[in-house]
Amino acid sequence: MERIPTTQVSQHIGQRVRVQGWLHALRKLGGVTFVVVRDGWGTVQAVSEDETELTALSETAGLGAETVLALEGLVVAEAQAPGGVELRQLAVEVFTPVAETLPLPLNKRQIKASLPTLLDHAVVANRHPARRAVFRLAAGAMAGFRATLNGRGFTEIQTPKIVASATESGSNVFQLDYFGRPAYLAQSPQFYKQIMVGVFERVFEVGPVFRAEPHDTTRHVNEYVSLDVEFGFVANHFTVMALARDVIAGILETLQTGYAAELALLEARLPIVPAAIPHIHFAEAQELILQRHGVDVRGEPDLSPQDERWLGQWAQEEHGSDFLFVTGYPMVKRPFYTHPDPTRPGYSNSFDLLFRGVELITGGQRLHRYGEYLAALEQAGYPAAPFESYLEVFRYGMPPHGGFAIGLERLLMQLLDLPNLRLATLFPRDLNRVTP
RNA sequence: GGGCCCGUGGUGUAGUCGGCUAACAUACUGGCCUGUCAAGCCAGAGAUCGCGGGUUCGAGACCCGUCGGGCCCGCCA
Repeated sequence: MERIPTTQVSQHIGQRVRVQGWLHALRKLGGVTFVVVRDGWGTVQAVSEDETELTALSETAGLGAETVLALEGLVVAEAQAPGGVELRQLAVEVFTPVAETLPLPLNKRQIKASLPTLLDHAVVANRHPARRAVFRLAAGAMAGFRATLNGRGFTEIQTPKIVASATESGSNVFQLDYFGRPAYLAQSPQFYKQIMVGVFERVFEVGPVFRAEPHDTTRHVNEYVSLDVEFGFVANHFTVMALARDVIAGILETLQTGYAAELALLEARLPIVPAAIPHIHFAEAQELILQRHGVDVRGEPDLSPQDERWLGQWAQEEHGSDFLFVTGYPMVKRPFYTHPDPTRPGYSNSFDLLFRGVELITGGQRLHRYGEYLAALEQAGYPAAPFESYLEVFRYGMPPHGGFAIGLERLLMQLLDLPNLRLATLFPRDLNRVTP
């Protein structure tokens, strides 16, 4: 008999079906036994009042949770069953018996384990329905990202993660031994996505980025997924912000329509994306912090995490928005390719998008003329040589362009109100963790 | 890198003015139970309290060292 997913069992009432999966829970109540099977999509309950049906589960001593099996049975509508259906008149076939005690329980509503324990055993902990839902939503966010941009004439690209030049901004990079020469793990697809604007005009990429910063916080890891966008013929960073708004809205819409079960399981508070997300200039934001909180951060070149939380509060109270664009970050804190604000010296045509008080997106308008790049590199004190092929593209005509990058795990962390970014990462890589 | 904090059965915790035969929950094993769905009830097994040294009649607890981890800050397209 052909196997069906557990999520389709309810469409087969009155028929015998075969499901395959893991023994999620086995509840013996004396005369009646409940078997819950979990497969890659969901769970289904089976019930038996006849022990001989379940001999395959009892004949091997100590057969326990996570045993891999096939279960055939008659689909019956039953109001008392979770999901309204259950399997009866069972036949069990065991593929992979499991007798060992799990390192942490998977069949409770929530995993009760410390973060290190959870991550140490991520290979099994990620099977838990609540953990799994997080990563299904990650897939949904990537799908929504792609769908939104594909619908607007963008082309998906994959750029190299092994790169030759180390420095893009001040961020540290991981060095590799590349056949005896130094090479580096890409800290961003920035250069390549800009270059590809010359080819496709509108490009995006979903891929890993590597940061060798020894930071140790709840919202940083050393490898994460960056949802990158870059496109040509922008007026300024506001063109970029408008697209960023639509991309976020597209992602959330995809989650809402296609991932309702996961959102419900995790009790996600879906934000509403305003037609126009409120924005505030960096300098005004600092004034606002002084007025509202009496802390004078004027003159600081960047916003602190506390500043961002305050601004997030303000956006919520003043605009009823979970999102806030902060625009015009000082040039000194932005990478050399950032386009300056032509009307406000020292400030840039860049932005961050704060989501519930945490930086979610960084973006802006880039320089697009060769001469500007030479001047910017000199200003930043970088030699031009390592950037030679990057610079080449600007000698042969690049349009005004810009783009942004969304941190996938940041999006999930804020959307799901997770206390640590690592909980939105399948197998986190941080200061002291490279396994599993 | 700076500051603060934590290491106790598989897991999560209690025990911290030194008196422990190390407690509770959950997972696990066995028994009972005909509608469970975080099942329930009963019983059982499971911890030389991160490691090393010291103080003491006596250390899970106090002191020193060490290893591991967490949080905040910093650093960070």
